Amino acid sequence: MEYTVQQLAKLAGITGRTLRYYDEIGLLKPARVNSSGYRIYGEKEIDQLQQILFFRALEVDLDTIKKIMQSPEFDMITALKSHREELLTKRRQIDLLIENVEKTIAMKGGKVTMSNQEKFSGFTKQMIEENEKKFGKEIRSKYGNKTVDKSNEKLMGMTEEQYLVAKKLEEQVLETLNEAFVTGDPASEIAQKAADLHRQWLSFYWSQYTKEAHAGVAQMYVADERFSAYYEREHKGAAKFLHDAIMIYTGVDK
Amino acid sequence: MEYTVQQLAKLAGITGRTLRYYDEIGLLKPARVNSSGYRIYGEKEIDQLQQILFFRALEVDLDTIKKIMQSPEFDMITALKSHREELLTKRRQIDLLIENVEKTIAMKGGKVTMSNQEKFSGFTKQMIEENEKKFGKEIRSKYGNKTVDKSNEKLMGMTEEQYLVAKKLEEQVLETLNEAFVTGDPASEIAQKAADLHRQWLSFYWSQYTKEAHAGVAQMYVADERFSAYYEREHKGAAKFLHDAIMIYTGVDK
DNA sequence: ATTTACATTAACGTAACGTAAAGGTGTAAA
DNA sequence: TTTACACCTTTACGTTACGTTAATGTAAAT
Repeated sequence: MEYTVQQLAKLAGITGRTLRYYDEIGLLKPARVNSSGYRIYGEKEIDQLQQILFFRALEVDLDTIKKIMQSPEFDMITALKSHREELLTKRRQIDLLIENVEKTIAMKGGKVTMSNQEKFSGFTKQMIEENEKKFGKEIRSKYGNKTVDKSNEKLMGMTEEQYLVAKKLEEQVLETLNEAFVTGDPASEIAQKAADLHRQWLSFYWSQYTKEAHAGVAQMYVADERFSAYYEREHKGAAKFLHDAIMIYTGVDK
Repeated sequence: MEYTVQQLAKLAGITGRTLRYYDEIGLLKPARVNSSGYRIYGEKEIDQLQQILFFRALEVDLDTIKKIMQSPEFDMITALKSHREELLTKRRQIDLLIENVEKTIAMKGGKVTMSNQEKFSGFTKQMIEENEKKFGKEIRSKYGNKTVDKSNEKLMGMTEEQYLVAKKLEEQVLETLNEAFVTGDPASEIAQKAADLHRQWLSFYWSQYTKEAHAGVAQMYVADERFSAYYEREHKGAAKFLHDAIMIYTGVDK
């Protein structure tokens, strides 16, 4: 049995364009070309196409498929295994994305019914995320990927116990901050203690502490009202105060 | 503080090209352009860029980001929700892809020029695979994806040492089975020990042990001659014997 | 004979940049 | 002051796997 482009296309559930493209890139050539220039495919080509579509379904790129098809068993297994790794990585990424999207939805949507606690915890993760964006690359090049990954693992995989400790620290930051605020001096000992507690707390979410990043977070506290609101429940201006204290603490001016 | 393209790019961990592109498509315009045509960005642009990168990390396409940024709260939630749906669909697809890739790996693994050892290891994978097919779905819903992934990772990512231990267990299963076979009683202590060793061995490949799965494997030993052949090298009927022992061991009747 | 359905090649469009190429600008060292 | 060198600019083609016209030829059905 012989097939023309459309026939084979219909058979395989693809378009004619795809077949012409595969011909063009030398992935699947027709058995012959008739006198009118029509591409004619035979049984052998059907089998090949099936193989191609199989790999394509696995999201293997056409170039790789070509190589695989041209020399079968040419380390197909290794190729598939690494492809599998890619897929697993991809899924982990998607899992993270879903988590983040849901987090964002929750923050945007459930404005009312969320406790400040929960809100902040959500913000924290977002904050870490954005910090990662800002400083991630630097740190990656400085300390290697492992450090950063570990940090992310830490963030995402905190145990219940760790989480409780972090929450405790969070409270202490707030307490100390409020206590320090009344002194009015961000360089005061108690204010610096607040900054230090804040560093400890941050380190819980971010294993690779840097002054710059810490200062960056502080910047966000004044810039972003979602954060400032959290710190200013007791005293208006507390977020700015914490910011100033952290700036002194880190010694980062700018 | 003002930044030129490279400076901001470095800060944000992207390339200058990206910033120029964002300018080109009107996603992020510089604060101003100096007399030499240099793009100059300010603090406000940094914040905007952070927002952009946040959405980009969520794999939202730039066009959508643009719309979101241009009219904040423009049904951001709905947009995010549908984006979440997309992600979920994508994950399901990837799950299927992974499943198929693994199936293919397993099938290709048990092919031609392999030693018996290697063959068996190939069969093992296929077996695990088929188990996964049979019980995977249940387990996924019961224990979530993470458990199953861990199991697969375990299977594919065993260390050399682990592999040796597994091989040792494999031998012991065979030894004990042969020893038990002569008693003729699959309920005997030694036969049950064989079943237990088999469970241990299986657990090496499958971190989430369940009686049902174990029984399923046993079923395969009698149904599939590739497996039975392995166990019956010494005694004919040994595969059936192991099957019976495992059935008693697991308490799964049927 | 005409319509319909199919075939062909050529060529532009897609998304989000990467990567030259060709040339201007800023600044620090020789 | 010259020179080196890093950085800036715009222009424009390359990337993937086709989709989508466009312009035109061919086979089959009415």
